[in-house]
Amino acid sequence: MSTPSASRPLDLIIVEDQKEVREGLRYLLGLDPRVNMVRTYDRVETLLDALDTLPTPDLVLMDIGLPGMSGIEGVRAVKKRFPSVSVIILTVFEDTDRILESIRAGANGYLLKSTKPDILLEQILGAAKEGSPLSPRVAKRLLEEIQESGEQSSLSDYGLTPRERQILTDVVNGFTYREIAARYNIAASTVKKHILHIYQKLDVSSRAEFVRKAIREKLV
Amino acid sequence: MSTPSASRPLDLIIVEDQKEVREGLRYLLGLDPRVNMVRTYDRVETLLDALDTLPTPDLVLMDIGLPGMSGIEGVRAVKKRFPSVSVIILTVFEDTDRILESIRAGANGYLLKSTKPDILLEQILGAAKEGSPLSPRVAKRLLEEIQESGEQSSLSDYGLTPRERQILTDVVNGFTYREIAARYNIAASTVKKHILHIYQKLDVSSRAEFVRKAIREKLV
DNA sequence: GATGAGATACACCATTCGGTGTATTTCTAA
DNA sequence: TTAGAAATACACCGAATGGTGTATCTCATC
Repeated sequence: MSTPSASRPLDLIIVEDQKEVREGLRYLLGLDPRVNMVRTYDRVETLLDALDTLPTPDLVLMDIGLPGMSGIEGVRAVKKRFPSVSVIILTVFEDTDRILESIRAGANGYLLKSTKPDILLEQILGAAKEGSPLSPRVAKRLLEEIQESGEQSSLSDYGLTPRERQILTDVVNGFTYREIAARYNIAASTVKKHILHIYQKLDVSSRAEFVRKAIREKLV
Repeated sequence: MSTPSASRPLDLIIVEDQKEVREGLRYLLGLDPRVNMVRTYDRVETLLDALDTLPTPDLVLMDIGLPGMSGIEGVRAVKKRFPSVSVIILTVFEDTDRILESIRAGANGYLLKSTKPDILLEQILGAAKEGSPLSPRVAKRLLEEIQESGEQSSLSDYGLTPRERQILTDVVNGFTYREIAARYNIAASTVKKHILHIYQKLDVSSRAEFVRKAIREKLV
């Protein structure tokens, strides 16, 4: 429960190497009554120096394509020393790799420069307080990523029999022939036979390959 | 490459059990010139029946808390038969579980009912065409999820030396003492020594446990 | 009733593995 | 300079593994 309408005006920082974009953003954001102060830098290194002495901002708008350190490295550096500062990426790039890397670096949002100014303003100032501003095209990439990661599970069944599946699980869990035999009250030689059959079906020839393959493609 | 300003007006469907909300949304959306037609249903089952006979819509706005089938099941059902239809969740729930389940079910967006009407309209009609509308608080949950999933990687470094890390990789890839020894031109006995050291550090005592643990927590 | 798949079981053998001990060299840090 | 970590190497032993062959028994399906 916060008090959105009565919150303290924000101190912002913009890191952007193109002067026109930088000044345009500063002007746009500076007009809004929710903003107290806007500082700008043209590269990450300068920002990091300044953070040592000047007051800590509430929010940093970070470009990715910068001379020297990239904005993604910038996110990592800023979040490491000031975890509570919101850092929002503002860039032209919308590839999944850069989006994911930015998020893993600790970014609190990811906006595209193609966003219309009024929506951009609302996203930055409105969304940042309670959530993470994301451009819809960026969000789309994330949803696709999440959907794909959940799918790859049941791809290959191989021709394993129920008994073989049981034993496969035990092998992955580190049991030996004898131990598995004891679990099912069968002879160790039988367990061995089963495992050799599984090896043929999975096309492997050692415990290590077996465990790796079993874990990498689903079961267990 | 689309023609956003000249695109065909959209046919929408709203699935929402509360009459006031349903009619409010219908009114709000119906006013916009980008909308051609709005149909409403109070439960998923009715929608599914209607989809068999009536024209396929462009976009479905789906509540989650519904009598009978939940909206998440509704997403699954609709996307299964009409994969190209955009289905956007509109709900009061903002827990990570429901958000992720909705996305895995195939949802193309996830908006909260607390969204201000003008922004809601813009998200639905503006964002849905080229991206996935997500409320900032929902996006925040997703970012946290992605950050966490990437973190558990480097959590445990164990005290492995560079050489041990090399050999660890080879073992996971199924090589034997001899093969690894050949790769680095060292004696098999040395490789064995290294592996036994790694066993102690990882607290395992067999190839199977070793590979499993190595894969489960990071490296390789 | 025959055929085949699945599960069971035993034998044999070479290789690999797990565990322990000892020892040398090099390099870094105290 | 000295102590310790890292990497190297060899020996020995019992246990586990991989590979192959053979042989029942059951059950379902043809």
